[in-house]
Amino acid sequence: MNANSANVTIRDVAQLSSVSPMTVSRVINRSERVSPDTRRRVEQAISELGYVPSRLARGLSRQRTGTLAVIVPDVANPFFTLVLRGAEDVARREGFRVILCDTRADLALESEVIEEMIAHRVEGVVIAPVSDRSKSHLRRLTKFGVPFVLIDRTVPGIYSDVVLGDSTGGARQLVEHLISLGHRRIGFIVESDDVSTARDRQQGYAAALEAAGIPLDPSLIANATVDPDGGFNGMRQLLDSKNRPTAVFTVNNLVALGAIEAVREARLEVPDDIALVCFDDIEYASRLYPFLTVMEQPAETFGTLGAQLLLERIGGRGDDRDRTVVLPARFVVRQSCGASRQQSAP
Amino acid sequence: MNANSANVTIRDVAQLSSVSPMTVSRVINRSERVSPDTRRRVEQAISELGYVPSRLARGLSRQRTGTLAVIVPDVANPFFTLVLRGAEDVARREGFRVILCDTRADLALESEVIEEMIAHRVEGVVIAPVSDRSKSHLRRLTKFGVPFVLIDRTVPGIYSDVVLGDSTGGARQLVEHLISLGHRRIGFIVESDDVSTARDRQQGYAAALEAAGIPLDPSLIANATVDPDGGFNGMRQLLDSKNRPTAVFTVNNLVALGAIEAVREARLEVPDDIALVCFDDIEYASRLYPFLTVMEQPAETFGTLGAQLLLERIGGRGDDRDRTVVLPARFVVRQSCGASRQQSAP
DNA sequence: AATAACCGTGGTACCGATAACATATCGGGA
DNA sequence: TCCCGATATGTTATCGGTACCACGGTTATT
Repeated sequence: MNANSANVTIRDVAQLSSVSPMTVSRVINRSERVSPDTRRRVEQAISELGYVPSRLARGLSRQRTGTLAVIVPDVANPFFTLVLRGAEDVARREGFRVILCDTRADLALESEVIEEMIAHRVEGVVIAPVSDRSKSHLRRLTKFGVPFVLIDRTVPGIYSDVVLGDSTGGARQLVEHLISLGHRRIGFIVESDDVSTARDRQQGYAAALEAAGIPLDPSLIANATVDPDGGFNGMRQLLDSKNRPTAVFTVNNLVALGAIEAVREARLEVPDDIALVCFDDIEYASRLYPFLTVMEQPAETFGTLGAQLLLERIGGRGDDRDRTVVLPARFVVRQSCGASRQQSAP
Repeated sequence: MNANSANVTIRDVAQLSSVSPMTVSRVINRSERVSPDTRRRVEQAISELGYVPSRLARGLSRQRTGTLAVIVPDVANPFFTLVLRGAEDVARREGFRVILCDTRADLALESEVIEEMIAHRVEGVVIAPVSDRSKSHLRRLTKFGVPFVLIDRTVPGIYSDVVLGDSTGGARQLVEHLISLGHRRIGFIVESDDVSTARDRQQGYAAALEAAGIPLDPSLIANATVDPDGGFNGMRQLLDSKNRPTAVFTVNNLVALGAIEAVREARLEVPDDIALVCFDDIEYASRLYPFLTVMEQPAETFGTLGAQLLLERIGGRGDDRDRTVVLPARFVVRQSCGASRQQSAP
């Protein structure tokens, strides 16, 4: 009670319990070699003074901080929110704390953030990199001996543990579904191709078309930022093209939302005029209104697995080889693809 | 390039540039009193060695870490995600980093997390406390001289800066709206009353009823956890009661989602059989399907303001008095309340 | 010309913990 | 009885910075 416990140090505790700081340290760290009696006295002093050991000092002395960084391009994107939560959960269980960094998909900010994490001497990093150009930042981590795990995206030239979704296969399946519904002119709204996930999905898209003998028409591919605005603009571009698609595959859910708005603005309807499919579910939206046909990825598992791989490496338990984990997506057919019309009501 | 920069210290830089560590420190911290020539030499050495100063050491020595904690009951709740992002943003601009903590609405975990943040010597905390019983945890912060700002919820007996929504007024407005639509039996699904926000909303609910001369019927108030499951159970309870409500007000959006599912399961419909209103919008869901009538709160502003108040206090610029900021909510009428039927189509 | 004021820089101690080694104490075996 | 080893505890140096004060050399002041 009473006073301010802010500046209580291990020496104060030592003094009060008439032992050396070293013994107090032993008690704190549960190391053996402390007599029950002494231990009791020290614990008494600790609680009396309200002593909380400084992690700064401990980190400096031990040369380990017990801290991880999780770096994502957008915390507000439900996918990354879940990744974060998964990683945080695993980290906590293993006695690590997590510093969150949101790069806003900005390379310069990402670079800055990584420098900061190095300065903080985090013991590892779980990162969904902004793009291929994140390579130099990641190299910095390597140079400082900070292990990291890539989430959701690979970076050419960077070798590390990776947790990915099956972008190529998932994309292919989505597009094949559209083809099976009779679509031949299928648009694709995607971010710039310096993001591996975008490339992979584009590859799946192309593969599905090729397998069906449909020539790939570049005018059906629109580039966009990965947010609703991007989706809106991308869809508008596709709708304006003279050879308008009858179905569109968007690189993720947020893009799909904007795309739908563009369709509505053009006084058209999904799925009747434009069928739509995308990656990633929007949990809460789908609960309220199960509309989007999606490839649902186990977002939280991306985080838990990523943290697990990372912690193994930190603990020296990691395999020497880099590990790549590919998590399967789940195909969820709802209304936006137009399939429900054909399946009709029960 | 080449080797590992992990262990480069200020002394290494000093040696390479033939100055004392102190001078290097001066260069790093942009303090004046360094000749241009020396500065250049030191900077050269820094980049040559790839030196990144340790924040641990600096924090220990300076007795300030440049770190804040943001503690929320559920990162995956879009409201708190935005709070977090707002706080992170402001903190970064001011040169602070943020440690995120998710308490999962668990008091014990919250306590643990706060101890950890004290151990980390964070300079301040932005927290949406679990409940009134968070009081003892917050007292710990006070005892350690760590300033904090409460977000979204007050805690009786705790005096600090607070950023709140207008729960009472918002609730009253929502319920009055339902009343104006002709409803007299209005249910309320709410969490336990040891959360100030829940109390305030209940008070607004009661006030609206009283103003309309409608007696408050306790059987119309259902208690629930703040998530879709809670909403589901709560709504089921209300539907099963012999005097079923014709409209329901839920304490937030996630609860509303579950409530809607319960209505559907009972083969009823919103808003025809049960009108529904709640606090907090679900951004992405509403974009796809603007259905819920809500009191939309400026979540990100909760975070930015909270961080600002906190940083002011840390910087000693804070007003001596505790400040309470109440942010107005925006009433968004959509379909779930049933008003659109009456307003008819244009 | 003597003194003051300032500038750039270095020396030393310290922030709060811990690693590594040293020492005191005690019981037991030769 | 004496020495050995185990056990409990203390001492010292160190982690990587920075605060504080001191010092030699200029330049300004009178």
